[in-house]
Order: sequence, then structure tokens, then C-alpha cells
Amino acid sequence: MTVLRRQGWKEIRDQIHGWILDRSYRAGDKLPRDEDIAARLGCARSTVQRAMKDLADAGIVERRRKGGTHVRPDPIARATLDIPVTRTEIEQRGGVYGYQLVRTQRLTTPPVIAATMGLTRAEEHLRVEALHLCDQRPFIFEDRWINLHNAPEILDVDLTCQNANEWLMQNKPYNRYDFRILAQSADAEIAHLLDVPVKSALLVTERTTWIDDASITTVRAIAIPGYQILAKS
Amino acid sequence: MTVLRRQGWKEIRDQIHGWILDRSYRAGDKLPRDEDIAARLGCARSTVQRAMKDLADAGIVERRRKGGTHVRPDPIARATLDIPVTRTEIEQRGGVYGYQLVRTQRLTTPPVIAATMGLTRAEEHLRVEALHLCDQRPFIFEDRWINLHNAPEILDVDLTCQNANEWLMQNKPYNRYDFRILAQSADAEIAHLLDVPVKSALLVTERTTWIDDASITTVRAIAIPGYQILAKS
DNA sequence: CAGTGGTCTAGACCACGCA
DNA sequence: GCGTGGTCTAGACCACTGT
Repeated sequence: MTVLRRQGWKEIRDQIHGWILDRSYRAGDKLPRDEDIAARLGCARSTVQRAMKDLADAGIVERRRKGGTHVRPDPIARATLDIPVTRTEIEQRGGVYGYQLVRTQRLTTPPVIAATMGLTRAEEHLRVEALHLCDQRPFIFEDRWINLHNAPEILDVDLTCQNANEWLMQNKPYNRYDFRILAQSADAEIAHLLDVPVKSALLVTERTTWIDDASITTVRAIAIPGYQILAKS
Repeated sequence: MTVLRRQGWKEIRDQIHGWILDRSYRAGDKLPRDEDIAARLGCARSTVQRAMKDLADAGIVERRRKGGTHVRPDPIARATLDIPVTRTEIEQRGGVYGYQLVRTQRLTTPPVIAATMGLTRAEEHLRVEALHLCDQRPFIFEDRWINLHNAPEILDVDLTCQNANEWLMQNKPYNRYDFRILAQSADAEIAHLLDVPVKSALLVTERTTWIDDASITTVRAIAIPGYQILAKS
């Protein structure tokens, strides 16, 4: 529980974190008020505030007005995932990106998709199935539904050569999304598309995006075996 | 590109985000300096700063000293995952948590584990295999390696009744970790332990934790079919 | 109602990186 | 060098919530 000086809110954060790591304060303990910590460490209260915000975001402490700051008894492991554009992801691996449209259809939403998108009634969508290739080999298969009520311009895009995701990113930025990760066994169709054995275990990510309450698109991306998602501390 | 008033840095953030959404500023465009935005929106520069930090963290803009703030051409989808303690996770689903030790062994690390933990030489570890149960049924199987050099006290813990993860959380807080998500097909042993068909697709999360450069534990958690990881925007 | 964190401000200085 | 974002400060007021 030493007190050192000089240099930035991260130092302050690490000091406070240090008190927890060295068990000066333990799971559930209440930490001093920001103002007292500021006085002890010789900085302004707002600097302690920033340090504390970082610790709270990391799931290490819990703050409540009037209640004060407590060490979390069950520190949450909070990971930040960056989900890059598939093209970028492949290029960062040193591969050559390729794209292949499989099929498009105009359909009204089946109930399961409508529920995912939070629609109160069925709306007409464009369903786009496509393959992302890495060095000419299948890498990710995507099954996407685009809400034609909220993004009708997609009909003017030639999806045989332009990737739907990239068009949407440029033209339909979203401000809310939802994200799921799960495992799925390859059925005959997927196995054929990805060129992998039937029953391979595949990592699937599902994403839905909205502008306010208007759903834009929902996509199910099925990756080849061996694909991993990495997160950083 | 309207200018409204009153209430908080989130309003400021949403205003700026609005300029991007309504395409007043497009992919790659340079936004005005913080100070000019502050003047236009009638707030202090530090308020714009906070709003901008949020947009930058969300992957919507990119900031560089001297270079200014630009709209990201490829907005990264950045998701935050909360990985709860398994007990908490099960209880939040309304299930009854159970724990069952399968096996413990003292071993020196095989190369693949040593590499994951960043060890320069093999060190003695305690390997703990255990099942987390939800309403008496298998839910997650975990295969854990605990570094006896850095956490020798684990040998004094009765792991038949105390969950290794919970002991570590209380007694060996970490300050760095690494995280992977992948899919795996159930082999005969796992299928038997989890009581699922062989070749089921299972979601696997692997985590390694350190205190500074000292590795504490690495764990591979294999979940039953249907398990999903959810992220929030 | 009172204590604590949350936010805002105005101003200052620092650090990085482009010209 | 110099422009821009990054951080720090001291003080003020607000908002939530436990008592």
C-alpha cells in the first residue's frame, strides 16, 4: 500500500489495482471515497475518477452513488472483441481475399428472423448467401437478410461483384447491434459449400444491426474448422 | 447537421455520430477540431473529448495527434463480452449449480500448455478436470492447469468440494489475460462426460491468466450443445 | 436528507507526429 | 516548429440511492 508519485491516471489506476492485488482490500471491501484517495495519492479527484472508471469497466470494482466503491467479489472477465471486416481479416493473415455470391432471393421474413430483428410484423427482405474466400478456398459462408424497408437501395447494387457487408458499412452505418457466438455441426449443404466433412464443428457468429429501432440486416457467418476468435485483456 | 442543446456528453456524442449517420461526414472525412466542435455545440472542449473517446473506442472514428479526427472507413464492430463465473451464469438462468471433480494430477507442462502460458521452461502444474452442473446435468467441462510455482497454495485446497476457479478468483487475482473462442467436435470421452452424442459441435473457450509475467492458470471450458455467448453493443 | 459518484467547465501544460 | 489530441486541475453543481 505504498504511495508513489508522478505520471498519469494509469499510474493511479495501477496503484489502486495494486491495493487489491496485494490484498490490502479484498473481495467485497469498500474502498475510500474518491476524494480521500485523491488526497492520499496527491492528485485531483477527477483523476481518481478516471482511474476508477477504468477499473469499473474492467469489472474489477463496482461503484454506486452513495454506496461508494467496492471490490467486486466475482470479478467479471470482460473481453473486448474486434470483429473486423472479413476482407481485412483475411488480408491480415496474409491471404488473398475472394468473394463469391451463392444466391439472392426476395422474401418476407420467416418468424425466426423477424424475432431476431425485433420486427412486429413480417417485412420484405433480400436474402443474400455468399462465400468469403481465402486464397481461393472457402473461409466463411454468410447467410444475410437485409431489410428492404430500411435499406431499399441494396436492390441497385450488383452483389455478384460487390460484397453486401461492405456496401452496407459504407452506406448504412448502424448505431446498435447484437451479437452471438455458437457452435454448429456442418450439415450436408454447409459441408459442401465450405468443402469440409459433414458433421465438422463450425464456429458461427450471428449479428444484427439497427439504426435506432429500424433493423438493417441480420447475418449468420459460418466459419471453417480451426477458425478462432481472439480477445485481448 | 442540426445543433441542439442541454444534457451531457452522450448528447454530444450522439450529435457527432448523427453527422456521420446522416452523411454530413463520410468514411475517411476529417472532422473539425475538438475546440471548434465545442464552440459549435456550446460545451467545453473536454466534453467533446469524452464524446470522441467513446466514438473512438467504439471504432467509429480514429484520432491522431496533429492529424485530427477522421471517420473510420471500415468501422470495426467492437463487442464487449462479459464472461461470468459459471456458478453465477447458471444461477442467472434459474438453474441450480453443481460441481463435480473428475480428476487431479501433478504434472510438468506438456509443450502445448507451456507455449500457451508463455513458459520458457517446463514447470510443475496441477491439472484439474471438473464438471459444472446445471440442475444435476453436465453443463460445462473444464480442463485446467494451475502453475504450482506461482500458486502453490492450491495444493492445500480440497478441490472435491471447492471449485478451483472460485478459489483462484478469491486468492489469485490476475491483471492480464488472454482469451480464445473456438468450436470442437465431441470425442468419445467428452461426449461421455457431458452426456451428449459423439461428434456434437461444442463451443470451447480457452483462457489464460497472469499476474504480470507470472502465469497462474490456463483453462479450456467445453460447453454443452446449444450454449451461446452473447455480446452487447 | 445527506453522502457519494457522475458530469461539466475553463484553463493550463504536455506529447506526439506531420511539415 | 506547431497544431492537434491527451491529460491534469480546482471547483462547482447534479443525480442517484441508502439511511
